[in-house]
Amino acid sequence: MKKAGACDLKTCFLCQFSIPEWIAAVSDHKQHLSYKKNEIIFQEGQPVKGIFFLYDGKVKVHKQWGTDKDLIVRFAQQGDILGHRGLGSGERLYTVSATALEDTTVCYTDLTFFEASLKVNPSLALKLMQFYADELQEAERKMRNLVHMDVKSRLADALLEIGRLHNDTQFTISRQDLASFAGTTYETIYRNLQEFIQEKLIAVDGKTIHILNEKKLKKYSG
Amino acid sequence: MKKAGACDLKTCFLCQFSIPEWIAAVSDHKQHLSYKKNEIIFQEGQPVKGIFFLYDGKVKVHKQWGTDKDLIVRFAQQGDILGHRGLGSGERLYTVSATALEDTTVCYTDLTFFEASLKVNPSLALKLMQFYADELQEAERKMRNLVHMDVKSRLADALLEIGRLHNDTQFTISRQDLASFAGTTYETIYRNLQEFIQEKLIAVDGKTIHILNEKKLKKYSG
DNA sequence: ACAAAAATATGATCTAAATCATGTTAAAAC
DNA sequence: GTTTTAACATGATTTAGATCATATTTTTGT
Repeated sequence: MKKAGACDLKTCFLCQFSIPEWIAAVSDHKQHLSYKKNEIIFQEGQPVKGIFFLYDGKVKVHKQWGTDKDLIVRFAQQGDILGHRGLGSGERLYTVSATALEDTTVCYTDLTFFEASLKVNPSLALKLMQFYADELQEAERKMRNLVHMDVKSRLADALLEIGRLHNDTQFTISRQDLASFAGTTYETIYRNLQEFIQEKLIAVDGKTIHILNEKKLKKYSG
Repeated sequence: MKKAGACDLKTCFLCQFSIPEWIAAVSDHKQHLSYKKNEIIFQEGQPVKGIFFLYDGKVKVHKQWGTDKDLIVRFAQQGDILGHRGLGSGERLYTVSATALEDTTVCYTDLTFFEASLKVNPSLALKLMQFYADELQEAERKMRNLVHMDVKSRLADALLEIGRLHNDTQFTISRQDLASFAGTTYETIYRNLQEFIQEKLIAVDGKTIHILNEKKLKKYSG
């Protein structure tokens, strides 16, 4: 992590939903930081010092299990907020880790200032609430999928979601991360990707996956 | 469902975090309703008309899958809010169902009034936000458990959580619901309960489960 | 540029847990 | 108060997907 130039005070969640009078305060308090690919932004269990807003790049938000197992709960990109799970009523510890998937710049504000911002800007709190509601819905949908759908369906769902995120039918992701996102192992992902390739629903070139038949993938995802 | 007497304007989430000046408006808009055991309060897919606050009784919040499969995402009890997942940015449809597990009374307010309440009472919005943050953390913890822990561990976790909820080492729940909560099938729950009984971690009397050895259950739950 | 570490590829094996099957009991509903 | 329906009990069978094993390729750190 290293400090980077100042931000435009327009792009991030915090600036977008704060009243104009507050922006000066934001400008004083926020820091622009940059992370290199694979750098850890924060880690599960660490005390929450602040909140991050993603300016550029892609980040995986994940929960670790032991040393070698992982579950990716979300991919974050431009405009997204990171670290907000720490705002619950319990201890102020990050409940997830965030790792840069590519070179990334974020804007950072300490927790105290962010909480003041929430009090000063009711519409910020309201927006954040809505964002939580969306994430909660999604998390519960995923829970149901984990319990009731087989791996192939979950992989189809994961591919479609990542495509939607990138706003493209083509994207790059490691098999390992795909496994962690679909809630399974590398080997199982490997085999199911083979099947999708055979069925011509996707094409694979190195780490780049092309979605060829969205309709059929949707059928798999239920 | 039938209408019941007026509420005390003190107990529920809405009254507790609204400014005193707003309580009169709340009194005008809220309705007290009662549901019998097994009655459906609202169902996944239906349009969200309003928000519920649980006064008395217990409710399961669940997502259905096909006709006979189910996943319980949460048990709600006195003071809890229901239906708030509908506040996300998407379509206003309930993303879960809520079913009374015993005779239950709730206080109900239509969505428009609740949204006005959020705007008028910033601390209500803040509290709700915090509540979402907690639920999101919990949902993601459960997701990780579903992926990385075996059924026995998840059952231990479920039993401990239900005990915590009831604030007792003894509670009543159907095996079916236990299965839906732990993300598995009735048969598997049955066998694992047998094992816990053999190991003297729990005792079972009909549908009542006694937790005998919380410490060891915690060890299982990781 | 090169060594060390990750990630990938792919087959063989194992196992936890789902499914199936069938009988019993308990709880709603008419 | 009896019929219908749902929940419980328990063994036998199947299977999806995890784990293991090993070789190759790609990244990344120095």
